[in-house]
Amino acid sequence: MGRWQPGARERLEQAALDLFLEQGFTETTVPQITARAGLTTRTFFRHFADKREVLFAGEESVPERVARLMAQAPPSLGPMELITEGLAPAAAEIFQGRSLDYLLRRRAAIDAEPALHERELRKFSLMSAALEQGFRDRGVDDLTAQLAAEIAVTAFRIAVTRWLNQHGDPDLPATINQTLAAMRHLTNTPSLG
Amino acid sequence: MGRWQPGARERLEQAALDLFLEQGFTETTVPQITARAGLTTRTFFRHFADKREVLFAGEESVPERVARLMAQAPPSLGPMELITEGLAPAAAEIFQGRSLDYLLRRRAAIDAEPALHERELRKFSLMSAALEQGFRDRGVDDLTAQLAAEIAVTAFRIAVTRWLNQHGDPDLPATINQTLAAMRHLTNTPSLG
DNA sequence: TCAGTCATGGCACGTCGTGTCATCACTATC
DNA sequence: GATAGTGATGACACGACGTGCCATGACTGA
Repeated sequence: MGRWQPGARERLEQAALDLFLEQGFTETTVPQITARAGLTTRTFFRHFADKREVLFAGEESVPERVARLMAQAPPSLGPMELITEGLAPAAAEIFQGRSLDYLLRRRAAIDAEPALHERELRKFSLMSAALEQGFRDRGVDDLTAQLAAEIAVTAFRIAVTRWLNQHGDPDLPATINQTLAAMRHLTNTPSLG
Repeated sequence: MGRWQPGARERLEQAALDLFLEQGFTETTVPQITARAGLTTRTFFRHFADKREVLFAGEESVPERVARLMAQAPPSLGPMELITEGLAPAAAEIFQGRSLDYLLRRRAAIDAEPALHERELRKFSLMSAALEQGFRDRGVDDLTAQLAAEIAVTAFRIAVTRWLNQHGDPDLPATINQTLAAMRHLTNTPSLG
């Protein structure tokens, strides 16, 4: 495990987020982060592929967890049923271990920097690809699989945004279900307006 | 207009796309691009904010065109009606002036490079933001506006992908309408599966 | 005690992107 | 036709990013 001072990775994440919020992402240099964490620049890039990744550590496993959850679901469920019944509980476990305060601070940093926003979009794109493959593995045709995956991720993304805007007040599963209900209402009402 | 040799911007775009396809985005340096275009490195960054932008020039105007089109639509149309009736014709004019061959080559370059894929996602995010604001300006509530905007962009994005995969065979408006129909079918069928 | 392993430090280097100033072609005005 | 202005380009220096390579030092196991 950790030799020297343990928790180097966590110290880097903490220092980076603090500095991003204090002076901005662009204005923060990697040497500044490593100095605050008591390490060197070379070590930073051994833990994170680039400066942005320090805010996205640990999220590489999400796609494979998505695939596992979908494989465990009853095969009788259609894609839309799977979304409406499985999305909320599955989403809840994604943020386990991260405090609401951390999530809010992290989101403030991301919102302030287009480069980080792009990385966030890539995360959702990877989630969508995993969902799409999961649907195909359940026998769903290509177009429907892609549509269902994109719809699920869109609902998830909007719900997380709303949930954080409300400081976590209605919990995430409830917010997701509200969002899905609003989406159903929007697409099912022949002439909304 | 253009002094010296006119069309510097176009020469840079052409040289960059060729080189990206020949040897990859990362392996292509800016001096290589400018050498082929007969210019210098400094000039490249006067035309494009960074190395990726050379493939996304001219798309900054899309959001404002979206806003203009939405403002011109009959106020009686609800958000979902506006999407199903207005998305296909509006989308057709976005690619005007670009040959199908160019679009296919450009997409091959983007698909091969995650950094370019991220930039592509940002483009759609900006389109969605413009649509969302347009819906709000028409009196739609925040959540519905966001949902409608994301759904429209998702349908547009999937349709464009399918359209290019089929080398433009059914034209883009037809592909969009097919995609929207599939989405309606997916979300409106109570138990699909 | 000794060898192996692994995170870290240190250094050099290529590329990206920017700030700054000089240059040169074209244009307008007198 | 001479002259000043405008705008795109060239040239140079520089800081930051990210990587390759090798050295070091602490911990583990025999």
